[in-house]
Amino acid sequence: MDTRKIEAFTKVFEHNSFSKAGRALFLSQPTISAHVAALEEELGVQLFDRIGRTVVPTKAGEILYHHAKNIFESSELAISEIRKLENRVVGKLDIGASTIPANYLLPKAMAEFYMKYPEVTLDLSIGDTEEIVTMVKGNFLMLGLVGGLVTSQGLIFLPVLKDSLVLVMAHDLYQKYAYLSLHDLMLTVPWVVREEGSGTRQAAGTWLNKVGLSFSGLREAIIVRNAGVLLECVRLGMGAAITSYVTVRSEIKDGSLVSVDIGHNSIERQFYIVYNKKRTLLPAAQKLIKHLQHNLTPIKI
Amino acid sequence: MDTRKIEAFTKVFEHNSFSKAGRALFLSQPTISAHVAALEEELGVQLFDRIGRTVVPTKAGEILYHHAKNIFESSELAISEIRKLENRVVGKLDIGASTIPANYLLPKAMAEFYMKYPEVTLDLSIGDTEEIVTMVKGNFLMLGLVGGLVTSQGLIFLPVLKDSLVLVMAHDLYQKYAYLSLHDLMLTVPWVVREEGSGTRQAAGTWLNKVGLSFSGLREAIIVRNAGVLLECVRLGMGAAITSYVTVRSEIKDGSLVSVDIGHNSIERQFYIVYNKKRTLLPAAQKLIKHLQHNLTPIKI
DNA sequence: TTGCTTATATAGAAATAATCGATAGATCTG
DNA sequence: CAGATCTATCGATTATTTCTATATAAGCAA
Repeated sequence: MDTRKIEAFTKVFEHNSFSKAGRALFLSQPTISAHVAALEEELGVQLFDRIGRTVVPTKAGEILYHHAKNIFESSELAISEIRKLENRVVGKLDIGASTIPANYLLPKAMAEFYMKYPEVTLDLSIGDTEEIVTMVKGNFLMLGLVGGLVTSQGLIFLPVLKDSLVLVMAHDLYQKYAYLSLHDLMLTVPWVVREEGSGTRQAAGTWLNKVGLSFSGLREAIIVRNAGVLLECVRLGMGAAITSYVTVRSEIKDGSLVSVDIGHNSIERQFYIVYNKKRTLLPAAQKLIKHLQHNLTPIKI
Repeated sequence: MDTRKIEAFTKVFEHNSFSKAGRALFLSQPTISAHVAALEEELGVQLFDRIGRTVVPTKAGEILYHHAKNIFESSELAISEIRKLENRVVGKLDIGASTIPANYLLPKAMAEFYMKYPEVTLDLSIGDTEEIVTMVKGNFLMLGLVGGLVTSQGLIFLPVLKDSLVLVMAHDLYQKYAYLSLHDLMLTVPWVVREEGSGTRQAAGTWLNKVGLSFSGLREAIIVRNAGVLLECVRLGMGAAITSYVTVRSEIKDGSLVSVDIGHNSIERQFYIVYNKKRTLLPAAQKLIKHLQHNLTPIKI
């Protein structure tokens, strides 16, 4: 059931003639004969009755013709859809983001992007930085927006925005330790921390190193896998935490949480767009990267 | 967009691997690479991103895969439908019949055939013998049932049944010429005759020759192209006619028409099944021929 | 890091298939 | 019946497919 053969067959069917089919396909008549004969051999049935110099399709020929039309239609559809894809910003885009970007950065940016390119569907997965990077690396996601850098060959990390982290505690807890210096406070209080693999933890760890500490030197009361759960634990007074300012903005303003003054060593971390260097980026993906680079608005403080 | 190439592409897509695709198709890995490369060249897009040793389809690859599935499905559908056709009595059968058989022979036979083979659809065209034979010859009809023999190479005429013709006149008209001998009557009365090409006319002509006459020696008052119209003309007294007994049976019985006694030279004609010697006969057509040969019941007199 | 293994890509040779021109055989046309 | 036109067949030529061998790259384990 080779394409060339089916093409020859189809033309014979349409012209009721082997030689006309040959002329139509710029092939010799013997070639057409051979192709049709091969098909007949392969299917074990006659496709045309050769009645003198006229050619009449058999029932089997009619059936084959009907399906041959479908075959060519499928090919043409495939070609035209691929052609369309090349220049248009369309399709489903599997993207991923770690907790903070997914909750505080992406919603607005995605809404704007959707207004600009309504033919693109974004499918957003949420996980911690490490999980998202692994999924990008494994080609399950086309793009990721994460809060930390992960050394991994073949991945490109585009810095897009900076974020401020704060050290927060429940008001009551803070009262208990208020007499201590910042350094002693941190060594004494129980901590609510994010899991390994979290961008927030990574950034917090970097800052701790800068002030001469590390996670291993702290009392980790509880490890949580999510910024929301972390907030709840801090609010309940289980311990102190380092987290993105935006996640605790309203609690700081209403006084239920205290943002501990950490002096001049501000805690900052970078967000990155991450994608696989060798994967072909659709126009849609390219546009999304540009959109995020230009339209991710810093979180208001 | 060759079948082999699309097959190779499809298997790569399904295995996410060129070498596994090769093993699945009993081809070498370089062959698969070449096929996919050729497709990519032809379409002008990349179908897979080769990321190290892992293979990830691009959007274009996904689109092509979807349509490739349709292509293979069409091929398989065509093959299975053709296979089914080989042994089953199914399908549409274009048949034709001249006036008398279509009206007086076929209805009962077709009803019986339908009971036996409900998957066969009969599409009956009606014309005079010559028209039907021409359509069979031109492959517009698979089978014909006609009331006369037409010399034509490549056609097979199977005799199936004999029919009796009668010479009829309106009662009033007959009274007018009753004093004449049969021979003189025929030379004197106006005639209602069928057109050239009619099996009835052909049979009538043969009989006329036998009794030493011919159509050219008769007064042809009107030529009609249909047995029903002929009957109407005779009934209105326009002239005598030679026609199939069945078409005038009730009129003879109720006395409105007179069947003229033609002595011992009875007018008979043969019905034939006619088909193209070289056309492939479907099982359905073969069964229909057999059915007609065995189940066409003579018209009761 | 350094091999070891497993992928895909590439090049050249061998096998297979497609195609053609010439021609035979059949059939329609005038 | 002769000439034109059609399909089938044959042998030769040209393209394509496919292979083996090898290069190149990437993951994996020590």
